[in-house]
Amino acid sequence: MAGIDDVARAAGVSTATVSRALSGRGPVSAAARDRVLAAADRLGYVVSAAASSLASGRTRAVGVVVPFLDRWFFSTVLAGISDALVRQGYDITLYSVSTDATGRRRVFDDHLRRRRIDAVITIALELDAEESASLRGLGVPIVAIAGPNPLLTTLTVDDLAVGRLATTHLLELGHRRLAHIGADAVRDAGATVPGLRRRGFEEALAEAGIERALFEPADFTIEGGSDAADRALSSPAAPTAIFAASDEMAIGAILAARGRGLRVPEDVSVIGVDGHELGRWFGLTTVDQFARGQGERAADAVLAELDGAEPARGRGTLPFELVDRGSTAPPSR
Amino acid sequence: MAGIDDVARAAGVSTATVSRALSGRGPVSAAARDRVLAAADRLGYVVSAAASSLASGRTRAVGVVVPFLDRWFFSTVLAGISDALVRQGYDITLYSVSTDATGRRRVFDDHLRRRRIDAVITIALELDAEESASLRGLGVPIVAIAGPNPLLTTLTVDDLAVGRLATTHLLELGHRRLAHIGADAVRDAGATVPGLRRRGFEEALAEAGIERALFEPADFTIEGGSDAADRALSSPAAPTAIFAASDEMAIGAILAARGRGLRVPEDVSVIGVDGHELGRWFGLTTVDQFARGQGERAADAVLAELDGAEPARGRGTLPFELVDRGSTAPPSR
DNA sequence: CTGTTAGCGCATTCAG
DNA sequence: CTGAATGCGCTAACAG
Repeated sequence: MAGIDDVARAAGVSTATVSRALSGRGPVSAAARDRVLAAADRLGYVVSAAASSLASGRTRAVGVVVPFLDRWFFSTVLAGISDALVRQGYDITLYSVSTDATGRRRVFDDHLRRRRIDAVITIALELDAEESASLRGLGVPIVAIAGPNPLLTTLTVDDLAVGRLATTHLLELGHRRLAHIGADAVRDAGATVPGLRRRGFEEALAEAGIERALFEPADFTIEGGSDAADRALSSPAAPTAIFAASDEMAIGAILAARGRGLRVPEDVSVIGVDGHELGRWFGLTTVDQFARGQGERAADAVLAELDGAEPARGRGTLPFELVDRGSTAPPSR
Repeated sequence: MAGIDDVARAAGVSTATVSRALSGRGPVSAAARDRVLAAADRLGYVVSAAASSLASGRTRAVGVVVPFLDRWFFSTVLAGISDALVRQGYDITLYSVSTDATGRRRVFDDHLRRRRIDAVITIALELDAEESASLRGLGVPIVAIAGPNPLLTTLTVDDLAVGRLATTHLLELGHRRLAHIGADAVRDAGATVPGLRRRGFEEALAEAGIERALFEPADFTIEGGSDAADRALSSPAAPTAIFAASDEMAIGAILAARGRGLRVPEDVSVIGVDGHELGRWFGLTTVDQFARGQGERAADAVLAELDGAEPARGRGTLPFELVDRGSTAPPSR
């Protein structure tokens, strides 16, 4: 495999000039650059990541840390990140952190600390103080998508507002007996994404003077949503409307309702959050949060910081939007 | 950040011994190893990927090349790969190749050639001769999942048999007017995954003495499957059974059938391929191919090769299994 | 079993 | 604008 000195020889310049010409850093005459580029192309020369990184301190790679790979939201955000990063010649190094504590520590204490990446993007990760500190200790730009984290630069949807928007939509249709599927009151007590959506729900209800509502925790899967909706719908004071904190749970709720012989939205309204592509097929009304765009925004943000821009301190705000596809309507009871 | 010489000093040994103790390569006395491990732990030392890789030629990373990130099959296989690789301390570098020719070339000609990875796994990638050659030129183990490729070590389901299995299932139920949704006759003329499933369909029909069948190309999405099924079901000789080459298309077919007021399976049977988690909710009969397991198998295969095992020449075979969830039944017409 | 030595391939000084 | 020299941090011989 051709090395930088092969290129230097072929172009009749020194390795230093080859390096400058190929990286675009430092002055090179147009003539020299042309000869270098031609020689590099002819020889099929590609810079060695290890050597370049050892000498320069830069890696041209961004680490992306996710809790799940096989759920729609995460893979969609990841696709957005990938698009934006590849365009700029960056590689992606993927770190999937399970809930398993040991494996999780290994990612933060070992893998991420190998100096293999120039920046980190986290997706919907709930980090404890130690993990946040560990990330900061890397000394690279960090952008956290989804999940307000006081210790990091975040790029996040205002999930409190999302919860209020969805709930207000139901209230304006005239619903008074509502249920919320999502946050676990204990686990998500803090400012987690599920916790904020739940609080948005509660606040909107309080403002409307409604004191009672049903809460059913679920795990953000279709199955979890279905089970939770089943519990809610079998309660004595069954709700006329359900706000699920994700589209997958909302779809589960629709399926559960159908399974009980209830029509959506005539007998029960359902609204979700996400903008899952599947929602279209269920006529699901949702608060779209443009997952793919979130990934692109995050990638652009880290790239800007790598280009020397100031870190966007505090939190950047991501758009969201109510999309009415018909699964919500005025209550019939 | 602590370097290897800090650890060496703290442990009272040379850097060579630190390297040997930490990597497990080369002899080290138990006493020395213990002191090194303790010192490394205390100092929070983690080896620099670039320096280690430059000196050793190993990177402890595997490249994974995918055509899509945001489709169920790919993200599920990726999750399986990630699990298996992380357990062994390997990082994943992700390369998403679009259909865009320029971007695609960049991945093969630049990104993959930076010597950032010890091995490559490709998922359902249709490679032309040049791309295959480019991969082989990397000089690292390569495992291709899905997509028989005469030029590479592959790990693949026997998609011809999958096509025959699904089709035979329909024939045994008594269907005679069948439709297939999937391969494009021109694009997938070769030994592609869609092409093989289609040929399995054709062969099974031929053996049953059936000469005519409907073919509707589609793009492996729910929407594509729905449109294709719509076309098939509106043809003069509408089929009584549909074999879709993926579960997402099969779900689209079920939705299209429902949209036309047809019952599944009473009016039309539908069978898919994949084992998509969503299938359960549609009662979809399918040929499960255990996507997550495929990823794990592929990861294990490259790890074995990296451990010095002989490359499993030719093709490894992956399991598949008919799962009857009720969307197929004898024809009523 | 251990330490010494010599690079791995490139980016960056610093002179020129 | 260019080239020569230095070292990034670690691993792999080799000799002891």
